[in-house]
Amino acid sequence: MNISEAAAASGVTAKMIRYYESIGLLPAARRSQAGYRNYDSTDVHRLQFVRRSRDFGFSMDQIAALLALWTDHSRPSKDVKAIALAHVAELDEKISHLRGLRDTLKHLADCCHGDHRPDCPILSDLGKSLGR
Amino acid sequence: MNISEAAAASGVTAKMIRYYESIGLLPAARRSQAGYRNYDSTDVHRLQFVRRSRDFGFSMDQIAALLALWTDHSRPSKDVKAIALAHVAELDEKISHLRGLRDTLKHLADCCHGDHRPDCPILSDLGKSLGR
DNA sequence: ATAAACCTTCCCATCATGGCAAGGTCAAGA
DNA sequence: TCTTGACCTTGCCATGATGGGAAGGTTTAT
Repeated sequence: MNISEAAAASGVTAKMIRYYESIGLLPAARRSQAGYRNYDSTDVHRLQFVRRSRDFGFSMDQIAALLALWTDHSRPSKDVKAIALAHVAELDEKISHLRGLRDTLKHLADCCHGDHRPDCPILSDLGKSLGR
Repeated sequence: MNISEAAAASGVTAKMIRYYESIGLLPAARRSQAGYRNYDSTDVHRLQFVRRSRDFGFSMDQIAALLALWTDHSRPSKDVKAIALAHVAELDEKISHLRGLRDTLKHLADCCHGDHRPDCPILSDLGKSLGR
């Protein structure tokens, strides 16, 4: 299987496959005599794993760790769970931060007439300095 | 006021002030004879506005639009409200996306023993392809 | 006068991704 | 067999917002 077939089968672009290889996330691919990269179904499976991990929002570092654990069939599940829970915590933090912004902004928008008049609490608020 | 004083007063780094000027978000600063940028309190106020807008998570494009409206004292408040509500919608989308990820991942983690045994639903799930 | 602390511009790096160009390779059709 | 188009390779440039640093000029205080 050449790189574009592996890309199509895994959902990771050829460009990204080469990139992942270059940063050491993936092992160097076997090459044909002409230097073309060759992939098999195991490689594609690994690419799918990476892609799905990206979809979950894991960082590259986390993915590297998960990939190592995935490959090691004797790993203790608590190691995996720790990474997953750490990511859940990161997501919780991000979510509550965004929700705070969203609620503040929604409140300001609700207080804005939203008509032809120029008075606008949104702009007033943005113009305020933060303390000091 | 030179650039580092303006930076300290506004909370925007000198580096970023120059960058914002270079991309046209801010008007070119007045210069001293030696070429030093000079700022006054109006400029600092504008910088604070930009900074606060960034804190709210507005994109640079949105900030440019808000800045123009902020400067135009006769703008209709509905224009501002429209930008704010668009951003609220973006935030809502981002939040629900993250919450979906978070819940799925949390569920997987809850199903994982988290002990010395290697069986792990998290890794099993990550290894699954998405349909196809 | 000299040194420290500024300022200026310009270049490089990030991170994951895409695009493009130059050159080599392979497969199918004339 | 030769050509052509579709692939492959590497390498460079760009993104967007930010930081770091170098080289060189200015200001200010001692």
